Amino acid sequence: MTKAVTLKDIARETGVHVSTVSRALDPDAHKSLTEEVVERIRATAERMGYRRNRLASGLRTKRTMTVGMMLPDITNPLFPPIVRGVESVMEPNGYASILVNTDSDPDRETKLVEVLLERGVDGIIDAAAPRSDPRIVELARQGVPVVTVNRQIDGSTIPSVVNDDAEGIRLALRHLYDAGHRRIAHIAGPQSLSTGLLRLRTFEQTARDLGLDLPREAVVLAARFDEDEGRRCTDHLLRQDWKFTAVLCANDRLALGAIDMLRKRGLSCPDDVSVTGFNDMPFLDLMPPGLTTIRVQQFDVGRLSAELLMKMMTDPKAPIPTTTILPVKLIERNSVAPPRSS
Amino acid sequence: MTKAVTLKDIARETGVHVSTVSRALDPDAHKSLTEEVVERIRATAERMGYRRNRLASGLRTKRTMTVGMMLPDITNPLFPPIVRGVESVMEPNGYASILVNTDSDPDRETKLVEVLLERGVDGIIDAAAPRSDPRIVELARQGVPVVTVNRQIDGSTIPSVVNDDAEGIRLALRHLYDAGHRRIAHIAGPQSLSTGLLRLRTFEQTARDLGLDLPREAVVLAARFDEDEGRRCTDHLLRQDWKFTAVLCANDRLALGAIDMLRKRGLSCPDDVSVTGFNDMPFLDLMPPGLTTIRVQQFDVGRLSAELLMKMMTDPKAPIPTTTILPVKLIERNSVAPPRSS
DNA sequence: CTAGATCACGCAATCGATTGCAGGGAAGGT
DNA sequence: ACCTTCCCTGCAATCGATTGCGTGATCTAG
Repeated sequence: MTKAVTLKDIARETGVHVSTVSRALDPDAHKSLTEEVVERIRATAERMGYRRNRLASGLRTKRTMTVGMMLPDITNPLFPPIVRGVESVMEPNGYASILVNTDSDPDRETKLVEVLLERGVDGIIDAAAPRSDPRIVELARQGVPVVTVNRQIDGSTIPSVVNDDAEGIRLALRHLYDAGHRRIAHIAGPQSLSTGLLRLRTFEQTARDLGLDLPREAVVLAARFDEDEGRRCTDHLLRQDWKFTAVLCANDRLALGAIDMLRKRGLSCPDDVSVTGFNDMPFLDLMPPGLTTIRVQQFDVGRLSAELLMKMMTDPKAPIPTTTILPVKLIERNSVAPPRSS
Repeated sequence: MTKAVTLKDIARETGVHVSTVSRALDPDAHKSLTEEVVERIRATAERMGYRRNRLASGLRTKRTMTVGMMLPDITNPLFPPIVRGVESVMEPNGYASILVNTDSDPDRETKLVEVLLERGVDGIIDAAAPRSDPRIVELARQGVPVVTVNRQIDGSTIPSVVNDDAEGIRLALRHLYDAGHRRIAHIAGPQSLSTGLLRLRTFEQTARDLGLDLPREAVVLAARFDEDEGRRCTDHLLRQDWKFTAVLCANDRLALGAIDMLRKRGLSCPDDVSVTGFNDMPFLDLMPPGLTTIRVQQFDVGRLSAELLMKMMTDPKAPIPTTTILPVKLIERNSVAPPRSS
């Protein structure tokens, strides 16, 4: 491997001191140099194929121009758009991102945070935070810029960018109500996540507001936001005495599992049971019957969280909003129909 | 932000020299120290919350324990499994990955390679390489460990891990043939990518082998591997005089677009036209009619490429296979049926 | 009992870039 | 002509960890 060109090489070549070269190549500092010297240095740097060593500069300046991004699992279609949203801000500003997948495992999370800190990331975008996450809270307390995405940590003041989960649930539930449904079940997400909790709370509150008198059995808690749990919970609902005409699912993947289980049990969506999801994940529009769901703006969630993080990293005392909420939208497809018996 | 604990701090605390601390904390070097000293140092390091500064150690050792990963676009469902496959090898070995999206734009690619090199990545996994990519070839020539994934660069000896594209196309085409189809169209992928080219070549060769006498119009070239192009190419095919009973698509997204366009034109898949895809991307099984496709092992492709890269990074003169080909499998669903008129 | 070997650890240079401080020279003022 | 004031650039320390080399101490053997 040909050894890299360093400032020293350029200094030798141009006959100036290495510090002068450093200044010439730093847009903020080269105003204190002669235009002619700057130009000469820039030219030879270019000619010699100089590439700044960010390890060395980071060691000196304590800034690596690198951020960490924590996700539960990049194979979950919900997250790639967030990643691109973050990148859309970071990359033009010269930042690169180290990506890690926690698999929602606290031990992995601990280890991966360490991986990021060892590499001196300037900040962390955390899309994998559970409601209780002392590690991250402590990190933020120590002054590491952190923004949580999609989720919030209980009782912390870590800035977060989230979707309007409450409004989304209200839209979905009212939509089902307006279609004539009164016996509506809810497959709730993991209560260890702020999204799971808030969506359930809002479901219950909205049901009361609508005057629905739902029994305890109307709600099933999923252990994870995935198809398997959607299937399991649906199966559970179907085995109960209480009959329902619609299921409001806490996210799309639960909904896909629900529809699948309904089909397996010989029931049709939407003819027998209406189903709604949450997130409007990519490619969802391609799969019949077409899931009625709540569209969230994942790219923008990523973008905004990156903008916040940028502010925090560059100006530690800039005022940062604690919570940024993005609007959601009801997307009507064909998984909702009037109840059969109405 | 509390300042980080350094070797010097531990040295002061334990009363030994900083170099001794360094050795005590290095599993490879602490055999030359007293067991007692090592233990004492380890303990205080632990107690003081020491965290190695990878910038400093990387500056000295020229190894950052970080690799770069180049993708066209992480929102393409094909890539997240590769990322996880790579991570499954890298993370246990102490490596972190910097992820970049090229959007298949050569300028972006150039810039992003620079981003990676500035940060001193120890190697690069390139899942975004076009057939002609002088930059990457030059990099590899200079001794940077590089592995291409899914794709190969023309005439280069850069190690690559790919799927058995040729076999996949043969399986798909024979499957259509066996179902009775003789008038089979092909929506080919971009010819600037090794996958697009190889799949087309194999389609043509296999068609000849089967004795199919397909006209030129049977093949349409897509500019990108996406739904829009699938729709456009299908529309193009439908407007021609030559009639077909099946379309073999170079990947799933083209196939999804094809099916969508058929529907828009009042044709049904598979009743009027059979369609096959390639890749078997995630969630595909959930969307009716169920796309018959070729399953590739993306996670394993990622895993194997990471293992190769690991070898290249740790032992520069280890023998590395130039090409590693993973087997593929035909997945039959419901997008293929006998031709209507047969 | 001593010479040579072995062992455990310290010393100091080094990686490449940044930056506060200082100094030399030119320009300007009187 | 001399002094002040900038202006431009050089000097050297610094960031934190690694590592070849050296040294004093302990040990072994003759």
